[in-house]
Amino acid sequence: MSASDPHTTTTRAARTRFAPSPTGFQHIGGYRTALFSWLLARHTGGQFLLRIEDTDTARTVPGAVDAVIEGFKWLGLEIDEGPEVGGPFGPYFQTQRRDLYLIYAEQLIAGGHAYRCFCTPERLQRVREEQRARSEPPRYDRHCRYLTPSEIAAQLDEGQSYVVRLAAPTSGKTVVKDALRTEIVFENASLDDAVLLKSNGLPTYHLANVIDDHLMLITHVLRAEEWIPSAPLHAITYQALGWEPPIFAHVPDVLAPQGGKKLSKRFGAIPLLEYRERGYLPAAILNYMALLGWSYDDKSNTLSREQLIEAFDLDRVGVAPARYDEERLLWFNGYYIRQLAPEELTGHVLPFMERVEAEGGLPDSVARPLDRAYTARVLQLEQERMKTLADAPAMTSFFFVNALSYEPRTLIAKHMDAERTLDGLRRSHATLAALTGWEAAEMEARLRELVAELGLKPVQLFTSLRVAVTGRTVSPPLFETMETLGRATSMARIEQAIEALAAYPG
RNA sequence: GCCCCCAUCGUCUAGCGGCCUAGGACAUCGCCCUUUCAAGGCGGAGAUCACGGGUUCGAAUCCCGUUGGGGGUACCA
Repeated sequence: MSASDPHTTTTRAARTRFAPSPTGFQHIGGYRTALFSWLLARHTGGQFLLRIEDTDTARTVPGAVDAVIEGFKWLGLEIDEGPEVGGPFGPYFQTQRRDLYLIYAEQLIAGGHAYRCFCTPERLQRVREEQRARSEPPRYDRHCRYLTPSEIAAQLDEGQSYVVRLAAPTSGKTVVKDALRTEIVFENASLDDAVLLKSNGLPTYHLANVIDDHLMLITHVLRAEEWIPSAPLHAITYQALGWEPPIFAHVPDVLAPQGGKKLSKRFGAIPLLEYRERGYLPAAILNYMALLGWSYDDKSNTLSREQLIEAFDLDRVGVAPARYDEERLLWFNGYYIRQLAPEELTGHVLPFMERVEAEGGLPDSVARPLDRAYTARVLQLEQERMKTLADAPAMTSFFFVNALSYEPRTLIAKHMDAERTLDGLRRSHATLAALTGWEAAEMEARLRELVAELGLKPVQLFTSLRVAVTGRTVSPPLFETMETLGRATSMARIEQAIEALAAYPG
């Protein structure tokens, strides 16, 4: 072993990796596993790598790699080694490492740990069907495992294509160590001679994964629990190659909101980057994901990126599947929106406001670009009401449009009638018109005096004014709203309300 | 079918033999604050710790079984 072998050093720094196959988008489930890996690396002062497992060329989707990388960037999870940034153990695309796999496949064959299999797909299928008919577990019948050297030579001479299979032990037990649970014991008699190298010369996951994790000095393999059944195959391969296996941690699934099924592309999941479009903050996603299967203690709920790095520990990762809960994610998002400094808030929300109306932006009648200072004031009024950044346009449109559209009837508050409402609005208008300044506190003081004078409750008059000024029954605090809206607009809208209501009963 | 994993409030979870008449968070309900809605504060309801056996003076915590759920069973990952 070389001096740089992680197993011979005393460093505790973990080298972890996320190794997706570029066959589609990655969702919360995949990134949650990646986040755990990243946190482990950061917590221990190690490295986090991205490796693309593109050995199934038929299923490879163009653009998938870029999307994965973009997701990491958005979340703020730096990749130390990988496709875009490179690194000393590249290339980081498995299709570019095929010669490497060939070498080790030959080595395994030479050592008697693997063998060439010339069986046709048709024969394999027939064997499986027969096994199923006899209700035996379907697996390779090891036909080619015991071919004589001359038989093999003959097949090779004929130019028969072949795969390389693992010669799995047929008796005894294989123990898989998992950092999250007790040792998992497999009867070797139930193992299959899995394909290591396909007939096109590319490796399967079972071979590529073992070789790359070893060559890239990976110390901890965090992967989905769906890999547990094939883990003994990997353990055997490490042993056959004379390598020390990394520490495995099979993390639990993330379940879809409905039903007990795993969250997946076709069942409940959306691409991670879709959350960005929908107005989620990376901090919220990070915090939420971290708590899906991991916990710090019995109290902590909101944890920053730095706190997560500081606190993360494999020992506190659970084993039971966790269900994806949108409500909880929304709460985290609202929480992190509330934590934003005014300038950050504006910067985050502005793009959502300026999108075209059809994509959820402000009405197209509103001129872009928006006035940043004005928008900033508006957003501060709505900040604590937003669940997502995308909520902003609909919430604040009345601050930007010219004409309001509402039912005059809504101007009339509970226990009020049209006549008294009209009177209240006219008196309010006069009161406001007499003001020299236009500050919320001043308006509130004068209008409260008016409320007393009219013998009304605050809600009876303020509801009317709210609808008059915003067109809605729900809005930020009335006086701040009017102050932000400005004198001219506010007064004009109250005048319009008076007109509308005067014409209403008839 | 066979192999494997899992099992605490609706949800995410704390709990690693006595501190548990099971704690926190989301959601939910009520009250307070209050010009509406939020936010915030306070409080309530909500889990016979899946079930059945053990081990132990003592079990949500350890062991076995049952049931339920999930995963795997490809020249996909």
